[in-house]
Parts: sequence; C-alpha cells; structure tokens
Amino acid sequence: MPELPEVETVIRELRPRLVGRRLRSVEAGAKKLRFAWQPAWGLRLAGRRVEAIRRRGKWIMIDLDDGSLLLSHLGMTGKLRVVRADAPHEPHTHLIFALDDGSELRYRDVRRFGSLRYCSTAAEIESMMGETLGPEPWDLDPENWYERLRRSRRSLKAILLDQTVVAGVGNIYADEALFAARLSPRMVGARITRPHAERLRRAIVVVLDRAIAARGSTIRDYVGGSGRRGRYQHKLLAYGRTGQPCPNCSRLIQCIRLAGRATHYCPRCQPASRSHR
DNA sequence: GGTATTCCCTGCGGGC
DNA sequence: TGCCCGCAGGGAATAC
Repeated sequence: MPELPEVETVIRELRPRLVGRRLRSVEAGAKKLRFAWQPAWGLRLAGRRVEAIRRRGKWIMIDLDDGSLLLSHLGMTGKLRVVRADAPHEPHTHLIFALDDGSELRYRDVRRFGSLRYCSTAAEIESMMGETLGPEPWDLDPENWYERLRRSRRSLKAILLDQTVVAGVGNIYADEALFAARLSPRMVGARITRPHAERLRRAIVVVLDRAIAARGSTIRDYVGGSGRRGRYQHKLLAYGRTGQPCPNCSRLIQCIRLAGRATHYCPRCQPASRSHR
C-alpha cells in the first residue's frame, strides 16, 4: 500500500541507480496491469536516456531525454526496483527494462492494481494522472484548505483520501494525521473550524515528514527502491492498532469502516463532537 | 455536481 | 490437512 512516503522512498533509492542510464529494451509479461503495455512504446523507448525521476502525489515520473516519460502508480502492491540482470526472476514481474550498464528496472505487482505506461505528450500525462490532482501536502494553502473542507459534507477521512483535495495521502497516513490532530475521522468537513483545519493541515505534514524520514511503513510486503523495508510501521499510533491502548489515554483503539476503508481512531482523543479546541 | 458504492486482484489468516 | 471465506485498499466506473 504505497502512499506518499513510500513512493518518495522508492524514487530516492532508484535515483542513483537509474538517472543517466539508457534503456535498451523492454520485456512485457502476458498479464495486463491497470493499463496494457503497448509494444510500440518499447520501440520508442529504446536508446532513451533517463534524465530524472520524481514524484507527484503517489505517481512516479521517470523523465527521458526526448521529453517523454514513464509514468507509474504502484497501486497496492507495485514495486519498482533496479537489479542485476542475473538476479532471480520473482513471480508477478510484469515489465523488465534492460539498462545499458547490465542492470534491469523491474516492475512487480501481485494484485495488478498499479500501472506503468509511456507518455509522450502533456495530454497523455494529464489523462493518466487526472487534471485535478490536488496540491502536495506541503503546498496546501491554509485558507484554501479550510474552504475546501468546509464546502464538503463528506467525512474528514473521505476528504483526506480524495487525491483532488490533497495528493499522496492514503489510508494509513489519513488515520495517523487525524489521530495526531485529535479529530474524529467521522467529522463532516462542513463542521470543521478554522483552528481545527489548520491543526489537521499541520498534522498531515508532520506525519508525512516523519514517515519519509523512516523510509515509509512496511505493513505487509512494501520495500523501497533498494529492496529495504520501511520502519514507520513501528511508530504508527492508530492505524492497525485495533484493540490496543491509545498511547495518549489508554482507551482502546477502535476500527470502523469509513469511505470504504478500515479506519482506526481513539474514541476518547478523537470524539465525534467536541466543544473545546 | 457531489457523494456513496462496487469492482478489480491475489495472498494471507481464521474458522470449520 | 485442506478447503472456504473475508479482508486488505487506490482508483475508475457506476449508481444515487
């Protein structure tokens, strides 16, 4: 379940292995990802040099020297790694890019919720990523953020998961940010106060910064671009801690279903309604 | 237009 | 031991 910190970790670890390398060829498996790999893309990629690798929300963008790019979303179980060409082939490896130094960029995805495709025009990129991908959490304007929350009748949890509101937050860090801000995931956006909105905005940034510093969370099988596991799963305060005592008040963490996702919170620290700040 | 729900997909764990 | 079922969840499609 790669969210922003995990994707950021992947690109940081891929960067020294990938930037400057030339792509020689592409080998695509038979099974389709979210989007099928087109053989023509492989022909256009051959000989291209990787100029940069960057992130936008949960998307990975690999810039090539002719202005085109490889665009990938890891979905739930996607993994991008650079390995030696003689490294054993793991099952569920769907795309293999041969590089000019004898290594390979491999895309593996058990559930195939992810995608990796080639884009040569701005229109293609926009159609893939969505024209309305929200700002990075660090770029949220406090006033716009408050107004966006206040206009919605959805729960805060549902709003945080909406990539058009803020890019990169997923289920784990939505729960952690709401816990850090001491706000109920069930609270309706329209009911939020300006101080609460600001507290939530700051909580999102703090939680994501800490998670990036810990190289993300390895809940099941996530690994970074070098194959190393994250460490932030040991620092989670709410997510996945159903039935365990809240670190603040010792009340048991509860799990409910919100916006179609398991949602973890402390009923005492994050009450459904509160009169104080 | 805004919001809620369903579906895709596979591995894992619990229950029987 | 082996089988069945539910769960995990990002984003697109569909329903309301």
